[in-house]
Amino acid sequence: MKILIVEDEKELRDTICTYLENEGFICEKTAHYEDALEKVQVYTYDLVVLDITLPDGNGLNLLRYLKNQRIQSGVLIVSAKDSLEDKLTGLELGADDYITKPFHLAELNARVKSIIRRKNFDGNNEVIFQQLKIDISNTEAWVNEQLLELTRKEYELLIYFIHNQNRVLTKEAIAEHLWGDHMDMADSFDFIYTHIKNLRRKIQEKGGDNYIKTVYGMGYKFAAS
Amino acid sequence: MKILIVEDEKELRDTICTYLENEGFICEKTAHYEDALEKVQVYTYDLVVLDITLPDGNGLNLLRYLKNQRIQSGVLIVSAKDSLEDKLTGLELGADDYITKPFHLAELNARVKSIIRRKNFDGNNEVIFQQLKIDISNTEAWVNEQLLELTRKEYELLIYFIHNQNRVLTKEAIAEHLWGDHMDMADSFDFIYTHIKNLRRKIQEKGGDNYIKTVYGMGYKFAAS
DNA sequence: GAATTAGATCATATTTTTGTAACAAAACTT
DNA sequence: AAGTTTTGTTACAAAAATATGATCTAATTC
Repeated sequence: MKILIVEDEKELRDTICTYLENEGFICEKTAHYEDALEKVQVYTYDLVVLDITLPDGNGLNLLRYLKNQRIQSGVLIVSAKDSLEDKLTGLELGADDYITKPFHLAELNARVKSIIRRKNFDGNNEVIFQQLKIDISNTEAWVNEQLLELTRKEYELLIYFIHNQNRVLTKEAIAEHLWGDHMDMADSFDFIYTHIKNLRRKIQEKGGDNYIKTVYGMGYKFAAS
Repeated sequence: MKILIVEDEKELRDTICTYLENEGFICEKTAHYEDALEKVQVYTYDLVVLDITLPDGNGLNLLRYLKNQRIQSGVLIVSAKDSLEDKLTGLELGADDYITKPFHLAELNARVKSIIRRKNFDGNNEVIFQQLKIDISNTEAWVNEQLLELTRKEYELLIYFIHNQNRVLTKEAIAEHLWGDHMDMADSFDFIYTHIKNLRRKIQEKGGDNYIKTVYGMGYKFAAS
């Protein structure tokens, strides 16, 4: 699960980031509206933690952009003002939840998890792709009615593929999505090779096809055989 | 993808170049305004990384030239000054993005990719030419609804042709565009012959026409039969 | 704190792409 | 038509990318 934190107060930004990373999320952060806008265009986030008052723009505009572009990320608005007006505007625009500063990290965490849970339950919590069935609310994957015992990285990799069927995903994009900016790319993609290999093996062990196609020189594409 | 780096500080220029080449781009670099002006007249770049302050001129003039000539290259402006004025001028003139020194290479990289993606997504990310369909965002080419399994060089060659329909491309220009200065030309064009042949074969295998016409003594022209 | 597991790293194999060279065919020249 | 140059074809070698299996480390569980 990948989260973008948009918050201009450095200390708060870093605290939130560290906290959520300890919870197992992959986080990226920025202080600027323009930067956030760029990031949501380029990458896919499961959730955006969004401060309204930013030095170079209004967070609500980012929310508008997300909704206009039909980008599926959840949005948790953070605001200093307890203005009822702002709150209403935010929720009307389609934010998933609203929290007022100051707040306890535990509460932020609870709301983040609640949004993600809600989004997953949203109507269909099962995704089916050929022989594969993914039960998102239980973070479980099945092949031919047999449970796959996937590790967290493997599961996230599979979800990322499922969400991007028939599209070529570069190794850079995959690394970015599963590990965030942190990892020093360029040096090696060994970790990707290894996880791809293990995921393929586990799927095929249960009689599944090899849905993960290698696109030489680019990356991988998840598609029916 | 071919990038021209216009930057007068040698160290920075070389660092950027090496970094982007590792990302798979073909790069050329220069420190001088006049030299850059010459290059954009002669060659086709997908992107120009452009420093504003150059020893023999202002980078913004190069930007003006590109826009006046309707040259399609993307432009990423690099500037030491964080002057709002410069930034506005640059963006008003039609630059795609702006980055202020000092910066992290990763950020430069993100912006470069973002520009290229935006340009490709621009309305239509599919290019159609007769029986050929090219899905630029997936770097895939199709003939009569059948996927062509092209290698990277073959794909780049095809894209170069598609972007220069009905124009005679000399072997020198092709070599220049696909391999940059690096390759020792003059000795032989065997590698071009080979790639042309393989690309023709793959297109024709799927029932496509031979769009790549040989222009004896000159090079090749991509055109309908 | 020992045992287990996930995840990263490394060395090594395998596969795919790319470049080269030698030769054949075709196109121009005279 | 013979000779010259350019282009096409093929097979192969070099290089690059990917896959695999083993090992190591850090985290988690018991």
